[in-house]
Formats: sequence, structure tokens, C-alpha cells
Amino acid sequence: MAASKSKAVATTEEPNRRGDIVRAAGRLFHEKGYSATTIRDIANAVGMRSGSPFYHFKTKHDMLRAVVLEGIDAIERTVAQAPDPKLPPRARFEAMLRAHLRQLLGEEGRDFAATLLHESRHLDPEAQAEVVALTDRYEAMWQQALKDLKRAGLIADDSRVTRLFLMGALNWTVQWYRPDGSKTIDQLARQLAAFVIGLPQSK
Amino acid sequence: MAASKSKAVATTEEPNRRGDIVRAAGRLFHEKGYSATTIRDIANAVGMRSGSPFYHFKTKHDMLRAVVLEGIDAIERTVAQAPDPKLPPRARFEAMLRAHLRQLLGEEGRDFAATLLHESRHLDPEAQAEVVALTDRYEAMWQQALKDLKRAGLIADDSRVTRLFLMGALNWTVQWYRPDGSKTIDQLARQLAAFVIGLPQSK
DNA sequence: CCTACCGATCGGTAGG
DNA sequence: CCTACCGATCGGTAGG
Repeated sequence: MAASKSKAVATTEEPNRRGDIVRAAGRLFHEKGYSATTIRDIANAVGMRSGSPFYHFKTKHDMLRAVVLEGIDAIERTVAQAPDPKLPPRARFEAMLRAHLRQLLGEEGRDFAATLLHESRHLDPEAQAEVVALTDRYEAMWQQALKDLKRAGLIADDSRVTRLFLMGALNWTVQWYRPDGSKTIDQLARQLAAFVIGLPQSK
Repeated sequence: MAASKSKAVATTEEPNRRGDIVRAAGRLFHEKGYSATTIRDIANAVGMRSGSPFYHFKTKHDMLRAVVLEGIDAIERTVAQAPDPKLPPRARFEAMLRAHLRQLLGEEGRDFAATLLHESRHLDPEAQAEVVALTDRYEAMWQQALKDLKRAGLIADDSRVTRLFLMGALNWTVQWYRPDGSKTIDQLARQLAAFVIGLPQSK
């Protein structure tokens, strides 16, 4: 076990210019949109000259692809491991809501997630098909969660349309949530669970 | 009452090039986004040369402003007159859902509505403030509708966050609804009412 | 990863 | 509303 280059020791110091570019691109695509973001914006944000990002990515389109795939990957990973199987259905569902909202609204993932939601249409057909396949797999997890809720008698309908209404309520938060607002992300998750399920008999 | 120029007779024949431009711009802004749409795209779509749209609009930005304002105007007008005061709360609510969804997904209004929802950020601060003011007025109608539902004992919570979840479920339909799909717009409205209120005691 | 650059395209305008 | 055009900017590349 040599000490040098050990990943656990100093991964912070290793420069990762490709990662820097993806992060900067994500932020800019989120803020200004893909088409309105220039290579020069991105290069500038990471302290490069305008031609240098092309050393890491063949095209601007490839940068978008990297951002979008990171977005769907991150959210699927997070939500998949969120619900504890030992918990009752309602608590499991709320844990999934919390995980999704944290990824969507938290500092770490929001630029990737927002780019995924709003800029994917600028991908070429091949990359779009890739994204659709991953999204389908992700949303199947939610379909299953609704099925569990219905089996537990907590909701009346677990159809595809219901899932899409739920995804809308979730994903629309990107448009209005402000980190400095009065609600925490966890409060939002609890309110959304109540919106979908209804209060647990009280009131 | 002279017959010539009567509005009721031949409004179809009167050329309205400005309106043509707004409609074409709306369609293109919806399809490709504001930044990716060029003046040449728009001119082409209405059979003009690239310089001619500027005879009707000072800037590309002004075209976006016209499209977005048409979007919010149309939806506010439609939804405001949708609910019959003599109907019970649930039916009134469902009528509003139907009106909103028709505007959002129907052929006539969807390009304006989608541009309103997704391209408003490309407006300058002044125009954005204008849009926010109109949107606030529009959403106040929904806040009132939720208040009525709560008073009737049909929902548990009529807070601002609940309204935003509802707007999310509504507006997200733009992302997935296909006119050639298996659901009609009116069926969607009924399902969304059931999602928000719950079934009326049966099942 | 920088320097220096290219061809294409963009929003917009003058003059009719 | 067209013709003819402008300066600016864009994504991308060759050569180091």
C-alpha cells in the first residue's frame, strides 16, 4: 500500500479540468440555456482560452451530453438508494421525494438536473434516445412506488398519468424554489407527500 | 351600415402580417427555443426576406415579448370565464383545469403557452416584471379556487406550496402530452381533479 | 492547453 | 416589404 497517488488521500488536489468544464457548462446551460451559452463563456468560467475546451470535448454538443447524462445518473443513483425497505410505504415514498428534491434543488446537482429537464431537446436524436432510455428506467421506480402506495390503500390511482402529474409537481419546483426562501427541501417533501396521499387521517 | 370592410364579413381575408409573424415566432420559439431561432427562420416561415420582419418589430426580443404576452393573456382570459358560479366547487375547479389544459395543449394556444413557460427568461428585466405581474394575477385565481375547495372540505391544504404543486402537475403536461395519444384533454382534467381532491367517496 | 485564425451565420440597418 | 449589406460573434481547427 504505497502512499503516493492514493485516491483517498488527496483527491481534492488532483486537477480535473474535464470535470471543471462539465460543471461550468452545467451552470451556464442552466442559467442562460444551451444555445445562448458560448464556448467562450465556458472557457472563461474555467480560466481557459476559447479554443481549449475542445481539447477535452470534440463539440459543444458533447458537453451538453455529458451534463445531461450526469444529471440523470445522479438522480437515479440517489433516489434508488433512498428508501429503506424496512420502512412503511408512506415513509419510503417520502424518502424518495426528499432524495429527488435534494438532487433537483440542492447546490450539488441542480444545474445538471435543470439542464436535463430543459435542454435535452438540443441533443441529437441518438443522444436523446439514450436519455429517454435512462429516464424511463428512472420513472419506473416511481411507478413502482405508486403501486406500493395503492396496495397499501394510501392512494386511489397509480396509473401512468398519475405518475406524470407527480413528476410535474416535483420537477416544476425548479421554476419557483429559492434556497433562501422560507421552506426547507425536507419540508417540501413532506408537503408533497401530503398533497399526493392526503393527511394521515387527522384534521 | 356599409358592407365594405365589415369586420364580421371577411376578417379571414384581411392580411395580418404582424399576427403571422407572432404565430410563426411562437411555433419556432416553442420548437427550437428563442436563442436557437433566427430571424431568417421566422421570415422564411411567413414568406418574407430576412430584413422584413423588422418592419413590424424593432427587435427579436420584441417578438418574444409579443408571443409571451399573448400566451399569458389568452390563458387568463380563458380560465377566468371557465367556471360557472352556479356549479358546485368541484365542478368549478374541474372546469378551470379543463380550460387551462386546453389552452396549454390545444393547437391554438400551445406555442404561446409553451413559450411563456420556457422562454420568458430571455426577456429583459422590464418585460419580465410585466410577465410576473400578469402571472401573479393569474395564479391568484387558482389560489382562490383552492380556498373554495378547502372551505367545501374537499382538500386539506390550500397553501401557496399546494398551488405550486398544482401548477407543476398542470404545466408539466406540456412535456409529455401528445395530441395523438390515448387521453383527451378533458379526460386529463378529470384525472387531475381526482389526483388533487381524491375520488368522490366511491372505490 | 495557447495562439492565431477561418468560414459561416447572426441581428439589425440604410435606402429605396 | 425587398435589396444589399455591415460589424460582431459564433463553433471549431491547425500547429505548436
